[in-house]
Amino acid sequence: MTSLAFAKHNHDRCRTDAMAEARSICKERGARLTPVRERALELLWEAHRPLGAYDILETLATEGFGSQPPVVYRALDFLIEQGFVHKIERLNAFLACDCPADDHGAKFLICIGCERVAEFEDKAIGKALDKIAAGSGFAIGRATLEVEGLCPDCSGVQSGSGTESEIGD
Amino acid sequence: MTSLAFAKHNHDRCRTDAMAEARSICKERGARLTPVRERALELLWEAHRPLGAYDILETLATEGFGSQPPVVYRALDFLIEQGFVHKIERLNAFLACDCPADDHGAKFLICIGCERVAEFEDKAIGKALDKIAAGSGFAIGRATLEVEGLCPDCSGVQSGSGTESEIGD
DNA sequence: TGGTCAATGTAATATTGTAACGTTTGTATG
DNA sequence: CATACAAACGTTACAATATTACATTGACCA
Repeated sequence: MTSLAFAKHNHDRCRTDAMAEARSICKERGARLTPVRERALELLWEAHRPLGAYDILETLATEGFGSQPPVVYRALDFLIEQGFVHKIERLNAFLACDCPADDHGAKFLICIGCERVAEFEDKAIGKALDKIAAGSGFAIGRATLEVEGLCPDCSGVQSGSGTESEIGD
Repeated sequence: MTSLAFAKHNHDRCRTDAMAEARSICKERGARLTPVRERALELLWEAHRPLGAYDILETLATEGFGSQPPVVYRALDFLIEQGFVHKIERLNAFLACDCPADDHGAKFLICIGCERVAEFEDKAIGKALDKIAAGSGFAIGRATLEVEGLCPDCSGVQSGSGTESEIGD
């Protein structure tokens, strides 16, 4: 399942679908998707790219929600806990998740050309981690993989066309 | 799989070895391991665990170096660029690298029990990323993998069996 | 000897994130 | 309904992390 997000698609549709899914999941779980939380998630879907906490806060504040940092951080905590949003540590930013239904680690391709970010899934990496856990006695919780590079659209433009993966050897 | 850092070992030895290696690599490359840079790296090796930038700065300042944030951030930028240090995004902290000689992505096991961090290597993950690059047209640059969990010592301990076979550096 | 460029030092400020505490709201229960 | 309780919310204040801008120093070399 390779990086959908670098392909063209219908934002409007994926946003409304995602919001519906979030509501439905919350109902199932008995989790409360309150107005601030819902709006914060929606903002992330509208942007469809990573947003900083303070970006989200700014909009929330103009819409009648609280204007102080804890407002947005608490909403994000909830959304992350529910799996609707991931934090991209490298960017100090937050991105709505494509597939909140399955519990998964966050894996991203981050384009340093256009600053778009695509979430991806990869079974081989999951297996490799399981193997590490088994071999070392380390009990794995949450894992995040953040890969910086150039997306297909940008890798032609920039000079460095090399495809050396540094994470290997 | 080599998660050395969770095993007992001789800090003094790995620190002096690492410093010698750094000096030698810089000489080769014509890079200038100036006093601040060298001392910052040494502090990371003395700690042998992730340190915040301001932790390092505090010590540097007491030792006669500059006392303002850019002092430490510039030193860290250099050390990271040379591959001597990795940033652990999740912790906003910096850790000296075991094996600066080979250009590699940063992969960590982060114990949320004792807060120790081990860098590790894994070929399968590198291969998986190369595959993704090939399949998606994404040109991979730097990648970081940060795995949170519990180290053998903290995970409740059923480690009587032979998982502790590793000898430290 | 003077030019120049990297490295350093400092002040000021920006950005990101938390702690603490009181108020409101939803909900279950007598 | 009354009321007790916990979750969620809002705000103030502050902590932690990082950057911009600019002046100074020092090494190198034409």
